[in-house]
Amino acid sequence: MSKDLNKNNNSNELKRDLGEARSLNFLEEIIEEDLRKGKYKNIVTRFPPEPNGYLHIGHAKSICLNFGLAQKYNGYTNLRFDDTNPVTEDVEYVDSIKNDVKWLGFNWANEFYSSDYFNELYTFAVTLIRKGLAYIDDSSPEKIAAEKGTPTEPGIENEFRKRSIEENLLLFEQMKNGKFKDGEKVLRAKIDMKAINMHLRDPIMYRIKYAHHHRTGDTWCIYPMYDFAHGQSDSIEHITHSICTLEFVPHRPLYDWYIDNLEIFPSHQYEFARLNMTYTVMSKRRLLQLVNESYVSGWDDPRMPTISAYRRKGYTPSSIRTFCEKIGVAKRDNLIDISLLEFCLREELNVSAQRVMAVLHPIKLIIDNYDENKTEELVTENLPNDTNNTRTISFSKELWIEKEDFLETPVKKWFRLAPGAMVRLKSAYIIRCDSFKKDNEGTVTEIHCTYFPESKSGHDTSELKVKGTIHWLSVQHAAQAEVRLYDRLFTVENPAMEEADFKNFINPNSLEIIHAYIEPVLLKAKPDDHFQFIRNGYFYLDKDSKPGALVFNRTVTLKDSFKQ
RNA sequence: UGUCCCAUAGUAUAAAGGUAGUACAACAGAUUUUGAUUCUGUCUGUCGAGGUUCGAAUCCUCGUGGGACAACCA
Repeated sequence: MSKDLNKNNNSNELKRDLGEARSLNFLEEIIEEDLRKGKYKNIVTRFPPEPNGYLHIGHAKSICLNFGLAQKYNGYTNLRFDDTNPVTEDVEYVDSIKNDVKWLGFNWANEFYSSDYFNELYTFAVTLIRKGLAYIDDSSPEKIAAEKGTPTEPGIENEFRKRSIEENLLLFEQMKNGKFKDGEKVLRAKIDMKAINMHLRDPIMYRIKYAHHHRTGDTWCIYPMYDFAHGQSDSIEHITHSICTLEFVPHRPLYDWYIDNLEIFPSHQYEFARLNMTYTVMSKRRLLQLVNESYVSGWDDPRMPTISAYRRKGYTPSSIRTFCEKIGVAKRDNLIDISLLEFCLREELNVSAQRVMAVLHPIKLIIDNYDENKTEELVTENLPNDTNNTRTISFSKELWIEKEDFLETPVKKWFRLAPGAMVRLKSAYIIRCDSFKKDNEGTVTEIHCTYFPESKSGHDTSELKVKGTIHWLSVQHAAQAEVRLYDRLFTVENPAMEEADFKNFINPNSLEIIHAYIEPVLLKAKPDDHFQFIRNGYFYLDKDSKPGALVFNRTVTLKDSFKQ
């Protein structure tokens, strides 16, 4: 019997090992299948943002997916700007997108633009006209929309659909040459006005727009629509796996229709569920509103879910990559708990961020039995338990401590300071609170303590035991800085899903700006340094810092399991 | 009153017809000169009803629920 058990255990373990080794997401399964069947020798993916806004954490998921898949399967990834609508696009966005992708740690094989293919796309359109598969429609947008029908009623064909190939060819050329006004004509694919899929009811391929394009300038006055540009651009680049979000599922038959009828390289589209995260919004429209209506200071306001905001706030690229890895990829709508992102960050910073002391909300503590002319240089670690990596901090009679570390009448399980209570000052001495002073309004202004010289950190012979350790700064030695404490931007988990306007749920306390006391060593902080302000959280120098006027952003708080 | 996509703990994500697992969250305890970290443990799950099968989270049917689709946006 025990023999059987062993046998079972072994085979089960083996099975589990195998199972885990080949636990693939649905895209990896598709790719491995394609590779195994020899459909492709190498895979090629692309990340195709429209340069009309800043990248956010949802794009990071797509970036990690596209670049990650290509890396895993020895392929490569193109960065392609999907710039077919000149009125919304700008080089400012191109630059920020490139910067963000690089910062995340990915290198693209080629930098391409849909606008690179305008000539080729024009030729494709002519090909379809010649095949009798496209026509010029003179109708107004309203008429076209009306003739399109609804999801439950078929559309109807109009008179322009019967135009001859010759006339279509001529009119299309005239469209290109600027003979018509904005919106006067469009080129449409001739597919099926009764198709159940609305996207197949003679979709528009080209429209007239007299707009300056950030790359092609005024060369063109006709621009291809997304559906007529995207698949063909994929095809031109020999993209094997064109990965996009779920809202493009109904576009796939059209994607395939263009490729089939043009008889070009058969790229294939696959869709995954976009990232949603708690306590934020992810749509470009809403983010734009937050910026335009000054709910935040800009696209890189650290409360935004943009890549540039996370960078500014002090997130590391690897923490974001780890996050994207952990959330997985599937086809169901999801709402990821933001605490997973914070976990990924803390996990990393915990082992790397130098510890320093900073007092955010100061109150003065006076050690009555300490010589007022004395200063001691005390040794403290830069990282916990790393005794070889230390610095010194100055200790003297008057100190700053956090207001929150003193309670006149302590609650139960209170480990910190209170009248008669003892705590350790981190890396220094154990003290006992003897008295305190209040102002006229009853606010505590000064705390008086006694210290125990024999309890000195590292040389403690006092045999005193305390439950609490608090951080502190010497009044005469402390430096100062502005500190920005960020909290979540919204008060509800999914603001976009609320009945009311999402802006009704903005957290009024999402930013607290304070002037804090900091350890003098922080005056030498460099822009890339991550610090843990002991017991307060992780902090990072803001770009607003100037010599002598530093600004620190709180990247994330520490976990806090103390419930008051 | 259409078509398509989707449905596994609170949140995500595995299990390719054969043990429902992992992470985060939450909770409890131990350790701790950060109420951090670390360690240990607890909690909770296959949307429903039928069917196929020795056996169903997995395959089929019908429901139910959620999402997408009617821009000269992407």
